Amino acid sequence: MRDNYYFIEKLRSLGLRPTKQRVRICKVLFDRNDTFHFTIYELANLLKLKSKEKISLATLYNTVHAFKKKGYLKEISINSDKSYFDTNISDHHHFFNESTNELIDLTDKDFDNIKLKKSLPGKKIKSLEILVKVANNN
Amino acid sequence: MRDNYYFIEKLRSLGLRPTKQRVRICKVLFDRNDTFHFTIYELANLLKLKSKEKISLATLYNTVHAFKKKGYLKEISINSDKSYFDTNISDHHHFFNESTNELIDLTDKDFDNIKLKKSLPGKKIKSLEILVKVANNN
DNA sequence: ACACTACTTTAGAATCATTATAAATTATAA
DNA sequence: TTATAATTTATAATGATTCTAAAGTAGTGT
Ligand SMILES: [Mn+2]
Ligand SMILES: [Mn+2]
Ligand SMILES: [Zn+2]
Ligand SMILES: [Zn+2]
Repeated sequence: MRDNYYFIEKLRSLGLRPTKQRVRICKVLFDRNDTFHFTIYELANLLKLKSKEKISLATLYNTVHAFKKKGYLKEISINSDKSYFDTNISDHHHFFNESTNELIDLTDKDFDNIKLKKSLPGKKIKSLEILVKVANNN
Repeated sequence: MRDNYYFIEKLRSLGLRPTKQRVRICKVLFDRNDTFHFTIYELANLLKLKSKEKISLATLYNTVHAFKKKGYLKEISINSDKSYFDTNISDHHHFFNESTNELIDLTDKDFDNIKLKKSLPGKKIKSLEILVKVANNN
Protein backbone atom coordinates (compact mmCIF):
# COMPACT_ATOMS: atom_id res chain seq x y z
CA MET A 1 0.00 0.00 0.00
CA ARG A 2 2.83 2.38 0.84
CA ASP A 3 5.88 2.66 -1.35
CA ASN A 4 9.47 3.06 -0.30
CA TYR A 5 9.29 6.76 -1.01
CA TYR A 6 6.63 7.24 1.63
CA PHE A 7 8.80 5.70 4.32
CA ILE A 8 11.93 7.47 3.15
CA GLU A 9 10.16 10.77 3.60
CA LYS A 10 8.67 9.65 6.89
CA LEU A 11 12.09 8.72 8.23
CA ARG A 12 13.56 12.02 7.06
CA SER A 13 10.73 13.88 8.75
CA LEU A 14 11.65 12.12 11.98
CA GLY A 15 15.27 13.13 11.60
CA LEU A 16 16.38 9.59 10.87
CA ARG A 17 18.47 8.66 7.85
CA PRO A 18 16.48 6.44 5.51
CA THR A 19 18.73 3.43 5.37
CA LYS A 20 17.60 0.35 3.50
CA GLN A 21 17.34 -1.52 6.80
CA ARG A 22 15.03 1.09 8.28
CA VAL A 23 12.84 1.21 5.21
CA ARG A 24 12.48 -2.55 5.24
CA ILE A 25 11.56 -2.46 8.90
CA CYS A 26 9.02 0.29 8.24
CA LYS A 27 7.35 -1.76 5.56
CA VAL A 28 6.93 -4.68 7.92
CA LEU A 29 5.69 -2.52 10.78
CA PHE A 30 3.63 0.18 9.11
CA ASP A 31 2.60 -1.02 5.67
CA ARG A 32 -0.58 -2.59 6.94
CA ASN A 33 -4.13 -1.58 7.71
CA ASP A 34 -4.33 -2.58 11.34
CA THR A 35 -2.39 -1.86 14.44
CA PHE A 36 0.58 -4.15 14.90
CA HIS A 37 1.70 -5.36 18.30
CA PHE A 38 5.03 -7.15 18.28
CA THR A 39 8.14 -8.26 20.07
CA ILE A 40 11.63 -7.91 18.63
CA TYR A 41 11.62 -11.64 18.12
CA GLU A 42 8.44 -11.53 16.05
CA LEU A 43 9.75 -8.62 14.03
CA ALA A 44 12.93 -10.53 13.30
CA ASN A 45 10.95 -13.50 12.02
CA LEU A 46 8.78 -11.38 9.75
CA LEU A 47 11.85 -9.75 8.26
CA LYS A 48 13.40 -13.13 7.58
CA LEU A 49 10.28 -14.12 5.67
CA LYS A 50 10.20 -10.97 3.57
CA SER A 51 13.77 -11.10 2.34
CA LYS A 52 16.88 -13.18 2.65
CA GLU A 53 19.06 -10.15 3.27
CA LYS A 54 19.75 -10.32 6.95
CA ILE A 55 19.32 -7.39 9.27
CA SER A 56 21.38 -7.60 12.41
CA LEU A 57 19.57 -8.08 15.67
CA ALA A 58 21.40 -5.05 17.02
CA THR A 59 19.89 -3.00 14.22
CA LEU A 60 16.41 -4.16 15.13
CA TYR A 61 16.89 -3.05 18.70
CA ASN A 62 18.48 0.21 17.61
CA THR A 63 15.74 0.95 15.10
CA VAL A 64 12.81 0.06 17.29
CA HIS A 65 14.18 2.18 20.10
CA ALA A 66 14.87 5.05 17.70
CA PHE A 67 11.28 4.83 16.47
CA LYS A 68 10.00 4.78 20.00
CA LYS A 69 12.09 7.82 20.90
CA LYS A 70 10.67 9.68 17.92
CA GLY A 71 7.13 8.73 18.88
CA TYR A 72 6.65 6.46 15.89
CA LEU A 73 6.13 3.42 18.16
CA LYS A 74 4.91 2.85 21.69
CA GLU A 75 6.24 0.35 24.19
CA ILE A 76 3.74 -1.66 26.21
CA SER A 77 4.54 -2.86 29.72
CA ILE A 78 3.21 -6.33 30.15
CA ASN A 79 5.60 -8.39 32.16
CA SER A 80 9.25 -8.86 32.67
CA ASP A 81 9.61 -11.53 30.03
CA LYS A 82 10.12 -9.29 27.04
CA SER A 83 9.13 -5.93 25.61
CA TYR A 84 6.11 -5.41 23.43
CA PHE A 85 5.82 -2.60 20.92
CA ASP A 86 2.80 -1.07 19.27
CA THR A 87 2.32 0.79 15.99
CA ASN A 88 -0.79 2.40 17.45
CA ILE A 89 0.64 5.47 19.12
CA SER A 90 -2.74 6.91 20.12
CA ASP A 91 -3.87 6.93 23.72
CA HIS A 92 -5.29 3.48 24.24
CA HIS A 93 -5.21 0.43 26.46
CA HIS A 94 -5.04 -3.32 26.02
CA PHE A 95 -6.37 -6.74 26.56
CA PHE A 96 -3.45 -9.09 26.96
CA ASN A 97 -4.34 -12.69 26.29
CA GLU A 98 -2.16 -14.70 28.63
CA SER A 99 -2.97 -17.90 26.78
CA THR A 100 -1.68 -16.70 23.43
CA ASN A 101 0.46 -13.69 24.40
CA GLU A 102 -1.59 -11.51 22.06
CA LEU A 103 -2.47 -7.88 22.58
CA ILE A 104 -5.80 -6.39 21.56
CA ASP A 105 -6.50 -2.68 21.51
CA LEU A 106 -8.95 -0.93 23.77
CA THR A 107 -9.68 2.76 23.77
CA ASP A 108 -11.03 5.29 26.20
CA LYS A 109 -14.45 4.53 24.79
CA ASP A 110 -14.20 1.05 26.24
CA PHE A 111 -14.07 2.49 29.74
CA ASP A 112 -16.24 4.87 31.67
CA ASN A 113 -14.41 8.12 32.20
CA ILE A 114 -11.09 7.22 33.73
CA LYS A 115 -10.07 10.16 35.84
CA LEU A 116 -7.12 10.16 38.15
CA LYS A 117 -7.98 12.21 41.20
CA LYS A 118 -4.56 12.19 42.82
CA SER A 119 -1.33 13.80 41.76
CA LEU A 120 2.19 13.61 43.08
CA PRO A 121 3.70 16.96 44.02
CA GLY A 122 6.91 17.65 42.16
CA LYS A 123 6.25 14.81 39.74
CA LYS A 124 5.08 14.87 36.17
CA ILE A 125 2.76 12.20 34.84
CA LYS A 126 4.36 10.50 31.86
CA SER A 127 1.70 7.95 31.04
CA LEU A 128 -1.35 6.16 32.30
CA GLU A 129 -1.72 2.61 31.11
CA ILE A 130 -4.46 0.13 31.73
CA LEU A 131 -3.77 -3.49 31.04
CA VAL A 132 -6.52 -6.08 31.25
CA LYS A 133 -5.11 -9.57 31.40
CA VAL A 134 -7.36 -12.30 30.04
CA ALA A 135 -7.00 -16.02 29.57
CA ASN A 136 -8.87 -18.54 27.51
CA ASN A 137 -11.69 -20.29 29.35
CA ASN A 138 -10.23 -23.61 30.52
CA MET B 1 5.65 -6.55 65.73
CA ARG B 2 4.96 -10.13 64.63
CA ASP B 3 6.78 -13.06 66.13
CA ASN B 4 8.10 -16.13 64.40
CA TYR B 5 5.08 -18.10 65.57
CA TYR B 6 2.74 -15.87 63.63
CA PHE B 7 4.57 -16.49 60.39
CA ILE B 8 4.99 -20.19 61.07
CA GLU B 9 1.22 -20.50 61.41
CA LYS B 10 0.68 -18.26 58.40
CA LEU B 11 2.94 -20.44 56.27
CA ARG B 12 1.21 -23.58 57.47
CA SER B 13 -2.16 -22.08 56.66
CA LEU B 14 -0.90 -21.50 53.13
CA GLY B 15 0.20 -25.10 52.85
CA LEU B 16 3.87 -24.18 52.91
CA ARG B 17 6.37 -25.72 55.30
CA PRO B 18 7.68 -23.12 57.72
CA THR B 19 11.38 -23.39 57.01
CA LYS B 20 13.73 -20.97 58.67
CA GLN B 21 14.44 -19.34 55.31
CA ARG B 22 10.76 -18.70 54.68
CA VAL B 23 10.18 -17.30 58.14
CA ARG B 24 13.11 -14.91 57.72
CA ILE B 25 11.78 -13.81 54.36
CA CYS B 26 8.33 -13.28 55.88
CA LYS B 27 9.73 -11.08 58.61
CA VAL B 28 11.44 -8.87 56.05
CA LEU B 29 8.39 -8.70 53.81
CA PHE B 30 5.44 -8.65 56.17
CA ASP B 31 6.64 -7.56 59.59
CA ARG B 32 6.02 -3.89 58.85
CA ASN B 33 3.19 -1.41 58.96
CA ASP B 34 3.15 -0.30 55.36
CA THR B 35 2.91 -1.96 52.02
CA PHE B 36 6.23 -3.10 50.67
CA HIS B 37 7.08 -3.02 46.98
CA PHE B 38 10.29 -4.78 46.08
CA THR B 39 12.42 -6.56 43.55
CA ILE B 40 14.25 -9.80 44.26
CA TYR B 41 17.46 -7.82 44.29
CA GLU B 42 16.17 -5.47 46.99
CA LEU B 43 14.86 -8.38 49.03
CA ALA B 44 18.26 -10.05 48.84
CA ASN B 45 19.96 -6.92 50.14
CA LEU B 46 17.56 -6.54 53.05
CA LEU B 47 18.12 -10.13 54.05
CA LYS B 48 21.88 -9.64 53.98
CA LEU B 49 21.49 -6.72 56.37
CA LYS B 50 19.28 -8.62 58.79
CA SER B 51 21.50 -11.64 59.22
CA LYS B 52 24.76 -13.06 58.00
CA GLU B 53 23.23 -16.45 57.32
CA LYS B 54 22.93 -16.51 53.58
CA ILE B 55 19.78 -17.49 51.77
CA SER B 56 20.35 -18.75 48.27
CA LEU B 57 19.11 -16.61 45.41
CA ALA B 58 17.26 -19.64 44.09
CA THR B 59 15.38 -19.82 47.38
CA LEU B 60 14.36 -16.20 47.10
CA TYR B 61 12.91 -16.83 43.66
CA ASN B 62 11.28 -20.05 44.80
CA THR B 63 9.79 -18.45 47.88
CA VAL B 64 8.53 -15.28 46.26
CA HIS B 65 6.89 -17.28 43.51
CA ALA B 66 5.39 -19.68 46.03
CA PHE B 67 3.97 -16.73 47.97
CA LYS B 68 2.59 -15.24 44.78
CA LYS B 69 0.97 -18.52 43.87
CA LYS B 70 -0.67 -18.70 47.28
CA GLY B 71 -1.92 -15.14 46.96
CA TYR B 72 0.36 -13.82 49.69
CA LEU B 73 2.12 -11.50 47.23
CA LYS B 74 1.19 -9.77 44.01
CA GLU B 75 3.42 -9.22 41.00
CA ILE B 76 3.35 -5.81 39.34
CA SER B 77 4.00 -5.42 35.61
CA ILE B 78 6.09 -2.36 35.05
CA ASN B 79 8.60 -3.00 32.34
CA SER B 80 10.75 -5.73 31.04
CA ASP B 81 13.75 -4.88 33.18
CA LYS B 82 12.79 -6.88 36.24
CA SER B 83 9.81 -8.03 38.23
CA TYR B 84 8.29 -6.06 41.06
CA PHE B 85 6.35 -7.64 43.89
CA ASP B 86 3.89 -6.15 46.33
CA THR B 87 2.81 -7.14 49.83
CA ASN B 88 -0.45 -5.28 49.27
CA ILE B 89 -2.62 -7.94 47.70
CA SER B 90 -5.77 -5.82 47.62
CA ASP B 91 -7.14 -4.46 44.38
CA HIS B 92 -5.14 -1.33 43.78
CA HIS B 93 -3.04 0.52 41.24
CA HIS B 94 0.26 2.36 41.18
CA PHE B 95 2.29 5.40 40.54
CA PHE B 96 5.67 4.30 39.26
CA ASN B 97 8.34 6.91 39.66
CA GLU B 98 10.63 6.45 36.68
CA SER B 99 13.28 8.64 38.26
CA THR B 100 13.66 6.51 41.37
CA ASN B 101 12.05 3.22 40.34
CA GLU B 102 9.68 3.47 43.31
CA LEU B 103 6.11 2.31 43.43
CA ILE B 104 3.39 4.14 45.33
CA ASP B 105 -0.05 2.70 45.94
CA LEU B 106 -3.26 4.04 44.49
CA THR B 107 -6.69 2.64 45.10
CA ASP B 108 -10.01 2.66 43.33
CA LYS B 109 -10.84 5.75 45.34
CA ASP B 110 -8.15 7.63 43.49
CA PHE B 111 -10.01 7.14 40.22
CA ASP B 112 -13.50 7.87 39.09
CA ASN B 113 -15.39 4.67 38.59
CA ILE B 114 -13.28 2.57 36.27
CA LYS B 115 -15.64 0.37 34.37
CA LEU B 116 -14.64 -1.83 31.49
CA LYS B 117 -17.44 -1.85 28.95
CA LYS B 118 -16.00 -4.49 26.65
CA SER B 119 -15.47 -8.16 27.15
CA LEU B 120 -13.79 -10.84 25.10
CA PRO B 121 -16.02 -13.79 24.26
CA GLY B 122 -14.56 -17.05 25.46
CA LYS B 123 -12.00 -15.24 27.62
CA LYS B 124 -11.89 -14.73 31.34
CA ILE B 125 -10.56 -11.50 32.80
CA LYS B 126 -7.68 -12.25 35.14
CA SER B 127 -6.74 -8.75 36.21
CA LEU B 128 -7.10 -5.09 35.43
CA GLU B 129 -4.08 -3.01 36.24
CA ILE B 130 -3.56 0.70 35.94
CA LEU B 131 -0.03 2.00 36.03
CA VAL B 132 0.66 5.72 36.10
CA LYS B 133 4.25 6.47 35.26
CA VAL B 134 5.64 9.64 36.72
CA ALA B 135 9.04 11.31 36.69
CA ASN B 136 10.62 14.00 38.79
CA ASN B 137 10.22 17.50 37.39
CA ASN B 138 13.48 18.26 35.59
C1' DA C 1 13.11 -42.38 68.71
C1' DC C 2 13.33 -44.07 63.86
C1' DA C 3 12.44 -44.40 59.18
C1' DC C 4 10.25 -42.88 55.08
C1' DT C 5 8.92 -39.61 51.83
C1' DA C 6 7.89 -35.48 49.87
C1' DC C 7 9.19 -30.93 50.13
C1' DT C 8 12.86 -27.53 50.30
C1' DT C 9 17.32 -25.45 49.83
C1' DT C 10 21.37 -24.79 47.38
C1' DA C 11 25.40 -23.81 44.21
C1' DG C 12 26.20 -23.52 39.99
C1' DA C 13 25.06 -23.83 35.18
C1' DA C 14 22.02 -22.55 31.53
C1' DT C 15 18.88 -19.56 29.19
C1' DC C 16 17.48 -15.60 27.04
C1' DA C 17 16.34 -10.73 26.32
C1' DT C 18 18.79 -6.82 26.04
C1' DT C 19 22.77 -3.68 25.87
C1' DA C 20 27.59 -2.53 24.99
C1' DT C 21 31.67 -2.47 22.00
C1' DA C 22 34.30 -1.21 18.42
C1' DA C 23 35.28 -1.69 13.66
C1' DA C 24 33.33 -1.34 8.96
C1' DT C 25 29.99 0.88 6.16
C1' DT C 26 27.01 4.48 4.49
C1' DA C 27 24.25 8.85 4.12
C1' DT C 28 24.61 13.55 3.75
C1' DA C 29 26.54 18.02 3.49
C1' DA C 30 30.39 20.87 2.24
C1' DT D 1 34.77 14.13 -4.01
C1' DT D 2 35.83 14.46 0.74
C1' DA D 3 34.83 14.87 5.30
C1' DT D 4 31.89 13.90 9.08
C1' DA D 5 28.61 11.94 11.70
C1' DA D 6 25.23 8.45 11.68
C1' DT D 7 24.38 3.70 11.10
C1' DT D 8 25.09 -1.21 10.76
C1' DT D 9 27.16 -5.24 12.27
C1' DA D 10 29.21 -9.33 14.59
C1' DT D 11 30.25 -10.40 18.78
C1' DA D 12 30.83 -10.02 23.62
C1' DA D 13 28.95 -8.70 27.95
C1' DT D 14 25.31 -8.12 31.18
C1' DG D 15 21.77 -9.31 34.15
C1' DA D 16 17.38 -11.29 35.47
C1' DT D 17 15.43 -15.53 35.74
C1' DT D 18 15.07 -20.50 35.44
C1' DC D 19 16.96 -25.12 35.54
C1' DT D 20 19.45 -29.05 37.54
C1' DA D 21 20.56 -32.35 40.53
C1' DA D 22 22.40 -33.28 44.89
C1' DA D 23 22.08 -32.50 49.90
C1' DG D 24 19.17 -31.23 53.68
C1' DT D 25 14.80 -31.00 56.30
C1' DA D 26 9.92 -31.18 57.92
C1' DG D 27 5.99 -33.86 58.58
C1' DT D 28 3.89 -38.51 59.09
C1' DG D 29 3.48 -42.89 60.63
C1' DT D 30 5.54 -46.60 63.20
MN1 LIG E 1 6.63 -13.46 35.10
MN1 LIG F 1 12.67 -0.70 28.66
ZN1 LIG G 1 -2.23 -1.18 21.08
ZN1 LIG H 1 1.00 -1.72 45.64
